[in-house]
Amino acid sequence: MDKHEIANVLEEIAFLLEMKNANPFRVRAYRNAARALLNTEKDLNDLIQEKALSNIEGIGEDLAGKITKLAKTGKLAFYENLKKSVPKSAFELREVHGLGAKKIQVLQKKLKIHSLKQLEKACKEGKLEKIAGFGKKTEQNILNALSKKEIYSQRKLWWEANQLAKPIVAALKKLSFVLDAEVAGSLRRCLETVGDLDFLVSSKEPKKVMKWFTEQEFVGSITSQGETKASIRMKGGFQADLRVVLEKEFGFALLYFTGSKEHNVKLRERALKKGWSVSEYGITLTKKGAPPRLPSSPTEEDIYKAMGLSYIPPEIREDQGEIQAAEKKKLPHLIEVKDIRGTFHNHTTASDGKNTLSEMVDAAGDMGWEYIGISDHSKSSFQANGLTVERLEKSILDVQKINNLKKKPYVFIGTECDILPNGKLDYPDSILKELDFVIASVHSALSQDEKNMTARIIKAIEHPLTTMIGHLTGRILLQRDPYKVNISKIIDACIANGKIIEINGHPQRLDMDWRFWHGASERGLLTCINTDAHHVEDLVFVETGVNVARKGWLEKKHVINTMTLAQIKKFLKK
DNA sequence: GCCGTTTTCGGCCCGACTGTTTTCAGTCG
Repeated sequence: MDKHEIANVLEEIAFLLEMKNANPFRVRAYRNAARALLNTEKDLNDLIQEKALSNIEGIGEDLAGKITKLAKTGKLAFYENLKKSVPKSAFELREVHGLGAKKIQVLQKKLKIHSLKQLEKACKEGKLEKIAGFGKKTEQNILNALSKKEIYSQRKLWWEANQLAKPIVAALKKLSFVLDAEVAGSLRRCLETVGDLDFLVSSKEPKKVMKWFTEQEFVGSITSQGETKASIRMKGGFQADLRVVLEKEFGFALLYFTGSKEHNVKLRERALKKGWSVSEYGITLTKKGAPPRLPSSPTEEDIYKAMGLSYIPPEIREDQGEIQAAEKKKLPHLIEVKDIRGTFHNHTTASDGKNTLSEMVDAAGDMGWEYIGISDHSKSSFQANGLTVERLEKSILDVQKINNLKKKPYVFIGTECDILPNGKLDYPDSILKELDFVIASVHSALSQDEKNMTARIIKAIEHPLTTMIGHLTGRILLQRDPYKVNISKIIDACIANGKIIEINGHPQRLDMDWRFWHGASERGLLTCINTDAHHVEDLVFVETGVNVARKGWLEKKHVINTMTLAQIKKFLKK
């Protein structure tokens, strides 16, 4: 089993233990371990070989053993037995919003409900309301959740969620009775996909804010509404939550609702040691001691400072060592969009782009870039109208003509060259030599096993004319899983050969994943933030690319397209 | 089940809302 499969098993065990009314902290330990496993950038097999699993925070001796067993054999007796002791239907029923372990147990035992169909029938027949702890409302809510289950389980790409949220925050800020408004949650942390929108508002008149929010055009239905909190489903089914707090609470609430949950837990544990109990409203003292020194309406920065930490940007609040780094004043100075001077992975109408070379170059100029790289597909990518050698030669001449005009931006000519199933590049060296750069990417035979895929890509990395690897895992977020590849080995090969792995900033890709970058950059890997633009409008995806870099703790020095034109020319030549 | 500058035992972040209760459990985030 691989990391993801094992994390799934650990998650399932956590739920099964809940179903057996196990100690909730034991349940949490399994969930923590699952997350810790997913978030480590280290290769699972390496961790097992070096017996280093239990060095990961949240994984102790016991779980290290269970994980090892799962990785090696794909089986775990403890898990199999647990599964046998809980009716299978629990997993199906759990998908219904509002049903947790306790309610599911009652449904299974008292009503013998073992499928969503049976659940729906029982609700319609009014059987649930006769049970203690259930009622008419519960029945209605379950029926509602059942009818919209498909839509409700949707996540959205960060970019799409951000497009939804931006106008709402702007509108909130304009309201006379709103003092401040921000979006929080995973959107603010720039996670690759987002499950809901979290809006936070400070106001002296929460009732007015709640009223405004629940009456907006975008509201499909109201899930819950109290004095200071409302949950709604937007038209289309996406969930949005709103919280209203006082001005003096805003910093605490923003910190809290931005998360991540794990980051918050660590912060609160840390505060407790000083005798401070932190909530989304402020700090209360739990024992005799010095109260924190804070202004009356503290910002997030003030709160971190009071805890002896430097300000931690939202993107890296993922419990990946940021609190320890903030304590030692060793946080990275994260890269920003304005540091980018050009990108390299861009397509034109020569292959499958929607805009011509000159349109793309002009658009890059409008972005304020000093340079742009053109990298149309290579000949084997038929589906993408890949260029034959002759057509690529023409592109080289076209670019020369533009550069001869001595206008900005400067144009680099390259290729997004297929890595063929045998690891060879899709063009002969004679034409690759003519180019300024070569992005090598996999577009075919995606189902190769990990060993072959890894060897295939490493072969491309070792090719002397390769500059960088494009969209390393080929994933399409929310659509297609990454192909199997040993990322750790790829990173090592790139470092050994002085090659780059791109950050593909296209909102659907965001590949290589942010979780690998902190470790990889410490080992010496560089990146290039690209947009994979097929249209002039795609160039803005440099923002999503920078999000990935920031989440991966990257600084300007780790990103080659922050170099000046003179520097990057020299770099590419080398 | 994990973890340790009070602890190898005994803690483990904290609160809103709902629906069912008549003071609170369950669920969610």
